[in-house]
Parts: sequence; C-alpha cells; structure tokens
Amino acid sequence: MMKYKDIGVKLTPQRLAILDYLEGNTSHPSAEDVYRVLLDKFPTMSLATVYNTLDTLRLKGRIIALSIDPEKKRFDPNTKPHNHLICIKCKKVVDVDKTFSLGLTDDEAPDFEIMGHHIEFYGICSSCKTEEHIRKSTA
Amino acid sequence: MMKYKDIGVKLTPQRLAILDYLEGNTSHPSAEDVYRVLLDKFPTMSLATVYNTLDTLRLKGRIIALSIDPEKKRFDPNTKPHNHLICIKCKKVVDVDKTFSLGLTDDEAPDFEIMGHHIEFYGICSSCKTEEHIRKSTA
DNA sequence: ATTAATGCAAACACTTTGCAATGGA
DNA sequence: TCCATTGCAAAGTGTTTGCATTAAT
Repeated sequence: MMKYKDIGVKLTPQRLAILDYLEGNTSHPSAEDVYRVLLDKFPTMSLATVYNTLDTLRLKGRIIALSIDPEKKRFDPNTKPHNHLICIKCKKVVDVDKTFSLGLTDDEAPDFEIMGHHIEFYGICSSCKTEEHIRKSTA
Repeated sequence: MMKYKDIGVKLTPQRLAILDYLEGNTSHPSAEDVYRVLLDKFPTMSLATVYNTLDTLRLKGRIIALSIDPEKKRFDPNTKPHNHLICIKCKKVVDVDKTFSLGLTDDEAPDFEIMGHHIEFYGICSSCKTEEHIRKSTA
C-alpha cells in the first residue's frame, strides 16, 4: 500500500483508480476509454479530471502519450523505450518489445540532435482478417 | 500542362494550386498551412475546400497524411515509403530517406499481418538548439 | 446538361481551461 | 489550515458535413 506516494502529487481516489487501471495495462487506452471504465466506481467523475490526471502522470513520467492513432491520444504505462503495432482497421495497438538500433549519420539527419525514435508497425490483426474473410465469402 | 489529368477528379483552380504547392514540397504542411499560403491567390477560398481536397488527394494516393505531430495532420507529397524526423521543440518535420528493413517474427507480432512500418525519429533541430544556448547564456 | 466541387456555416470530436466547492496533506 | 484537485460548463482546436450555388466535364 501507499505504493504511489513517491509521485509527488496529491493522491485522490480518482487518481489512485486511474493509476490502478493503467498499471500493467497493455491496451493503450484513450482518455475516454479510461473514463468509461472508471465511471462504474466513480459515477460523478468528470472527463476533465481524467484528462488532467493523465497529463499530470505524463509530466511526472509515469505514463507516455502516443500519437500513433491520429484520432486521439493513447496512453501507455510502459515508459521504457519500445515500439508499437497498430491494426489499420480496428486501431488496436499492441506493444512490440523488440528494440532496434537505428543509426543516422549527420548526412542522413542534417542539423539535428537525435534523441530517440519510435517505430510504428501497421497491419491487420487476426480478428479483422477473419472479418475480411467472412465478408468476402458471404458477399 | 494538364499534368494532373490522370487523377480522376475535376481539376478546379483551387485543386491545381494545392497540387502545385505540394509538388516537391518537403515542409510537411498542415491543412491550415496550405490554406494560409493559398489565400494570396484565392482570397475567397474556404478552409473546408483545403481539407476536402487534401483528403481527396490522399484517397487518390497522391499524398499521405502523417500523424507524427499529435496536434494536427501533416501532409506529404512523397508517397514512397520513407521515415521522418521531428523537432520536439518547433515541430519541424524532415524526411529521412534512409530505409530500414525491420523484420518481426510471428512471436514478436502475434496474430498480425504486418504491412509496413514508419519510423519517427525525434530530436532538436539546430535553430532550436541555438535558442537553447542563447537562453542559457542570458539567463 | 450533368454532376462534382465550392464557400459558408454549423456541427463534431478531442482536449483544455476558469472557477467555485471540496478534500488531501 | 491551506492549497491542490475536483466537477462542471464553457471555450478552444482541428476537422467534417449539409446545403445552395457555381463551374468543370
């Protein structure tokens, strides 16, 4: 218990619930996703509180915000450098823990001090592929 | 002339101007960026027309939409697979033409048919780095 | 002549902000 | 007690859409 006391912010019940929901979560939820799940426990909680808390956690380095889904920010409690794979149909995002060392010469990255990289793999997940087959065979 | 007649859409003056502006453009402009530049030539043009045209061109495969900038979509007339480098300060985006072959085994991408990838390098561009130095030395 | 594209305004989705009330520290 | 956080509503950004008019084919 008190496992979050080192974050340096007030630990409200809402924040604890958000932290608990995110811990070990690999679904890369949006703010809305987090909000909907927590509405059961906190029927009066505001979506703005979720947004504010997620941004606070991001600034405190507890989570990262992904821009892999152009529609909305997705959040990831895994703050270690890693890559992602997104289904272009259903927008499911999964972690790709394999790391790649991608060097760029000064020529290849002119006048830039490179600090890191993020790889977005894209493709089609198995359930969306199955749906495709169904659609084709019943069309 | 008539160099765009194979696109398969009506070629209005607005669309031609957008195509001309994008051709060979490596600045990765947003819709708003395109709009502001073209306002000189077409003072009555609507921002909605720019959005609609950019989406039409994307569907026709003439440009791609980038999600590298979480604030807004950025557009790129270079439709060949390539990577990008973004300045985390000023959000400048530059092309990285070097290609990397990044294989994933079935284990590393479970239940996914991978179709491609996009690498986002991030760092600080030279002008932002210079500003940083100035800020430090005058603080 | 037909039909798609334009400009405008309204609507939409996601996110941030102002502020009075609340409740952790 | 004190100040950060909450919930709510309003506002802010980026983007899409409905529709009457216009113009490319």
